Amino acid sequence: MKKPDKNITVRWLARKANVSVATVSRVLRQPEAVAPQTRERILGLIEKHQFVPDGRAATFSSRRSGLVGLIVPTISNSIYAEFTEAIQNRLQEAGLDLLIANANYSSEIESVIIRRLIESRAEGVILTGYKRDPALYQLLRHYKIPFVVTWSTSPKRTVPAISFDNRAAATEATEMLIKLGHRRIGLICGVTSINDRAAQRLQAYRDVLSRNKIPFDPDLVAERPFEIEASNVAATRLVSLAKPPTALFCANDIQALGALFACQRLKIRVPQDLSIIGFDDLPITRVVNPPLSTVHVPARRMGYAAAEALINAARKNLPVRSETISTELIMRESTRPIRSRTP
Amino acid sequence: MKKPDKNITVRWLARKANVSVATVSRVLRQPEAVAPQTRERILGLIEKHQFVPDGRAATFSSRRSGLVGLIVPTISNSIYAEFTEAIQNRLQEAGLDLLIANANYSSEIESVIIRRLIESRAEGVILTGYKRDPALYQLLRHYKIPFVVTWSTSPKRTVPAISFDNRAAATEATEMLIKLGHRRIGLICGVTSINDRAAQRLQAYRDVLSRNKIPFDPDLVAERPFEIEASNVAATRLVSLAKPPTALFCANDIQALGALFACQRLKIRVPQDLSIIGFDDLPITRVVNPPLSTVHVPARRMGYAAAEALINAARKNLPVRSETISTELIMRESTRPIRSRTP
DNA sequence: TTGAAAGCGATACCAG
DNA sequence: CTGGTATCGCTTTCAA
Repeated sequence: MKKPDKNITVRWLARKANVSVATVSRVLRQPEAVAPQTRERILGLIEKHQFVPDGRAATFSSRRSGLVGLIVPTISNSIYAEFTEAIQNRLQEAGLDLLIANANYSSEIESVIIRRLIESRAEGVILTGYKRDPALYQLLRHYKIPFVVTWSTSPKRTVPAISFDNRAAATEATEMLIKLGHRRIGLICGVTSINDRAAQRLQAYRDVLSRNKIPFDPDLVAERPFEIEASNVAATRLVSLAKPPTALFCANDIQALGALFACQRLKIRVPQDLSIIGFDDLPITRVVNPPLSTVHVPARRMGYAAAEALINAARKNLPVRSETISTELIMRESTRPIRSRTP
Repeated sequence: MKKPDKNITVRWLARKANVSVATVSRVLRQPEAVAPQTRERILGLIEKHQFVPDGRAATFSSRRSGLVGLIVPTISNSIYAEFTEAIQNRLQEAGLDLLIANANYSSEIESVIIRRLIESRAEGVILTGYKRDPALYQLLRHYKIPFVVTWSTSPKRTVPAISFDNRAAATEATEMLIKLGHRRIGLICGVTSINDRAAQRLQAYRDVLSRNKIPFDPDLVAERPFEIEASNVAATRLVSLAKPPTALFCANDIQALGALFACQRLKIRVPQDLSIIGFDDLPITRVVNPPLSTVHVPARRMGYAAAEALINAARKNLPVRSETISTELIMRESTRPIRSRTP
């Protein structure tokens, strides 16, 4: 049965232009391989009928999806925006599309997303954090989809990671606080059970304390989701303790801001009464008062490098290699030595 | 030629299980239509070989991509994160996937994205802002892809918009400032040439001034990109004017924060010396000091409604209808009557 | 409940 | 430079 389907397709155009589908396909993919005259004629038709080829059919028959998937745990933290942007820029140069997916800190959602990415035969996947069901890594490998972990180093060579070192960075920050004379140091971080970056930073904090013979006090630690209000509340509790901390390490800037604002409300002076160090180096940390000391995270470089690695894997079949990118502790005005505490 | 291809496909599985490809496809799509025994056998094979069907082929032959595209102008403003989340949640219930794309305030990028969405035969598209090349709307219509404009109302019935009214909201905020006795009112907003929401808010501001016989002073207006540092600089200039404003309307909260921090740095008291009203009602506005008066934008409801409309369009073939969602001016502590200006 | 076969829309190889 | 055609992997009638 010949249904005179109205759908515009290469076949339809070919008939209309009195050429073969192959020729139409060519003007789409390699126009220079078609005689100018025929090319123009077909281009005219395409223009006239607003023809947009079916990408699914195209990618399907060419065996390349041209797609790279990125899974972030949240899109509301703008540090991931910078990261994403860098990836997108690099990918675009290589003619690859980026599919941004938000796992919302849920491993269930994440595995659904990974499955979807495999279904769409992505040519690469960028993951956030290392900790997840190993079966997922295996699935990716099984489908020969290059992947790379970011925002966390990886203990296994089979799982390449392009990232900075959370432990090293958090260690540096905590040690700085100790170097400034603080012994009673609070910590606010993400929920470690669903966030291995937070867990690593917490671990680093504990290790530094222990190395400095400072007993670990669970009262000084708050694991909170990344809403600024949650850390605001947590910080309020911390500074209202009978023996409040003299310094606070916040494993990300949003939480550091929440803490800072809590102090302002309670008339606790930062840094005179409490030193605060954040993590991420968001633009806002530079303009808030006082400007926040923080750990600069190389989100852009990390994104760029991850994209680069996947491009090489997808196009040149190169293996993805782990890479560690350095962070930098940036001391601004929210920290000071404990000795000068009294004004 | 029979290439013993290693790719796992329904055909391969069918052979392996001694059934037809149709049956394998059925256990994938409607398992209940297959005899339990055969079903289990095939499910076993699928499990064993980690089979993930090729989604492109699937969507391609079933003529439904199951995809809805969302184009936001930036992902670094977390107001879009809330919006996106709401969309995602609603879509998920309907079994549709969301493809998030970042146009980065560029109309060129946006049209490329729209083209890509058409190529992938998205079943719906959610756009941000109304102003764009009409040809794009036409293209979408031509491919019978339902779409909806958000974050801006639409003057045309052919372009449905599910949004709040930027003018009305900005009018309310500006009028409130006037009601508080302010006559010298500054404005910081986005770059109106690439952001029609900002343009509408600026226009509302001008209209209110004019209605109140307050001359428009270009020196009091700053159009800036959404980086907090840019508004920080702009606000610094505004408040350093020979005749500084007594109130400032910021067309979004990020810029309001930039302004607030500028004031703090310059020891200009908010609200005693300067009243500030923001726009968006980000969570941070509730914890900053002073808590920021702002216009609450119904990002979640808007996202939910937009998703809903597209679902109905895609699945039930219902036309997308325009809808206006109300905003709410929330007065907190960054504003006060001008009369009580002197402490 | 199952199977055979006809697409879906483009690509790409191989001739001519 | 152009055309014919097999193919990609799955879904979907239509019969059996």
